Amino acid sequence: MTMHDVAARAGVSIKTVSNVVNGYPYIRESTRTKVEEAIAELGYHVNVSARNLRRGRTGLIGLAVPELSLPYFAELADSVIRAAEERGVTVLIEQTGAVRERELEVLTGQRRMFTDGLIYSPLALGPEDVDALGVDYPMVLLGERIFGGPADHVTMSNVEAARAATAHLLSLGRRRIAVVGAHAGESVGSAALRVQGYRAALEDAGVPFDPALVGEAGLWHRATGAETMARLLDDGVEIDAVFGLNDALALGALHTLHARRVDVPGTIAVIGFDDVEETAYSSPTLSTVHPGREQIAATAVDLLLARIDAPDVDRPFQQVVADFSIVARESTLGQGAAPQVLPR
Amino acid sequence: MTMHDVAARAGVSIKTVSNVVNGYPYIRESTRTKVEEAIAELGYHVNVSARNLRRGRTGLIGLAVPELSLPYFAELADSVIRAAEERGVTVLIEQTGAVRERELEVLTGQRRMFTDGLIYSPLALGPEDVDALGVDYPMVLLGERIFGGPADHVTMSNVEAARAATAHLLSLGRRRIAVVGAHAGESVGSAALRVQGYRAALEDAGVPFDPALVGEAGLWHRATGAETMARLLDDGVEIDAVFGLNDALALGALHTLHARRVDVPGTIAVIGFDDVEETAYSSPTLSTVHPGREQIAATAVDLLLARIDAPDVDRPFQQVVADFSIVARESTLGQGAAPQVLPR
DNA sequence: TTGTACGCGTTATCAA
DNA sequence: TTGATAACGCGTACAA
Repeated sequence: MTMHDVAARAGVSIKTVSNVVNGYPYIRESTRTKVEEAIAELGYHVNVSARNLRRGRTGLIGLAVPELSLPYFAELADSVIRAAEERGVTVLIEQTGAVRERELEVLTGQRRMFTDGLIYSPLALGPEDVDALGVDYPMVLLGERIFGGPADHVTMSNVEAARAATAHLLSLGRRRIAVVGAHAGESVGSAALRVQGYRAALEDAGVPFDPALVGEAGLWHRATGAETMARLLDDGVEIDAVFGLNDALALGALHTLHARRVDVPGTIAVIGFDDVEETAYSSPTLSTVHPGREQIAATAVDLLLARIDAPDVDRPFQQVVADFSIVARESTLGQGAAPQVLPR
Repeated sequence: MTMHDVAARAGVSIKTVSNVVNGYPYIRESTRTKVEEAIAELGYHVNVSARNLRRGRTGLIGLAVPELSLPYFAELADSVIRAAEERGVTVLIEQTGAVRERELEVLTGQRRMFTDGLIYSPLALGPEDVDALGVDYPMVLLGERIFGGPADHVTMSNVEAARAATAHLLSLGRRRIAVVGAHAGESVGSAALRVQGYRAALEDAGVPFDPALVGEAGLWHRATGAETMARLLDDGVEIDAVFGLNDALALGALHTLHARRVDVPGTIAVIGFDDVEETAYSSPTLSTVHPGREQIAATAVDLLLARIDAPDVDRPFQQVVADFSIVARESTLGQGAAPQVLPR
């Protein structure tokens, strides 16, 4: 079942079939109809492999994320797929498990050949890996492991958003705000930037920074959030609020606080970061930072397609920072409070 | 940069390069080395489009799910990707949004041309759509919308698992067990089967079935679970337990119970279905059915690859039912209780 | 063990 | 407005 068959059936040349299929405008209406009928009768579909071979494109873009079982990345993938679909391309998802080796492998692996470009969200890479990012295909970076890398870059307002989240806790009168999820010794990366925003907010409010309030957590999962929260409580430091550097951590912290029968937000208020859907349904519902996921996805796809469509133009690498907002829910406002989006 | 270039560089024929690339065994060691060096020096990669065109295969399999932002499907996708990776194939995810029209479209759409087969998890299709499933490419069905369809089928033990979940609630002395998520007038589909299991368990225990306890919910999201729970409470029927037909519904129900300050499990015990990661961290942690997700994923990929590898053999269509277990957590055992996996 | 030559289904060029 | 024909890059008989 090829264009030949359709052409034979419609009594035209193969090229005419191709023209019809590709929406070439200068075709006599009667010819077009004939061809379309033949296509319908035969149930013909173009062979994508042949088209790709000829065009030198696949119509597929890659999306590399740590893992889909992390709700933030599942929701991000959802958004990227939708954005890509609107623009007529298909997304091929790769999971790296946030393992450095696998993150590097993604850049050169077999699957790259399937795709015209890559939206890449590394978690384990560090500044020492900047060179690896100098790939010869279109790529858009997500997140903030690497700055000034040789690629377009879409990122969140980590510092400002963290500052606003912390400011929200401060505005409620909290002064002993713990952080869950810090990465010691890291200077780039979401952890470092969000802690930086946290410290900036403390400074704004004239509240001294207390290192004892900073809880480390390598992986940003619920489990590590729960453990870190437990550790902070066991340490006996005074705490009246918690800033989870992402929602999974905050939800883990909530889990521990619940297990220990600590009143949230009565005794300890909690805020997260990401606004995954789950935060609107946890008990209590979780205040968090809404990072503009849809915007990030759409922008990333647009930047990538721009590179794909004009591979030779060397436009300077762009860096786009998405908008954010603070969504305050029960975990800071109190049980029964209606959620509210805070003005910036 | 093609095999020709590599061949020229290595001083061999293009065919020899092809042999090396494809691991053909009868190659002189020195030749292989020469070719490999040329490949490395030139940074050559095979052109997947050309290979696919020639082979008539893509090495890609499709996975159609409602949406990745539903944790169950995100986790399922994760498992399928891993299983596929172990077997050397790549997964292309499609989202249908659980919209019937889009679910049908997936079966015939452009993207089918990218893939060698499809793992298909429809949610909106009904028995009237069985015919649409008679596709001419390898397909494995997930879930239970359609039985006896013309395809391999991997499914959960819906009836038995629901029966066991209900039996667990009964064993705790609960007698007024509400259901959240029923679909009126449906006779196939997870909802119908799980309600059937629920009723079987009631019967086993000699507890009369009360239709007033059955709460409808079209979509199985947290939001609809929350609404349905609210409706049941507003109706004023006596309730001492809730069976959410999936975890999202149960978590939504938990949300409502928390909002109304109902003690769980003191006043009302809750159990869900799916064992998504979130259930281990909710407050209280949620008892649920562990449906053997990994097994489902691995089995589906195996069945699909078997069809792909031997397209002409017409093996009868298989139906595989995955194992399950009940994971009891705080929402039935009480706060602070350690999770336990119940024997069947 | 290696090379030659053809064809996979499309699209692009150019002529008609 | 349409058609003939040459690539696109690779894998596979078949020959050497």
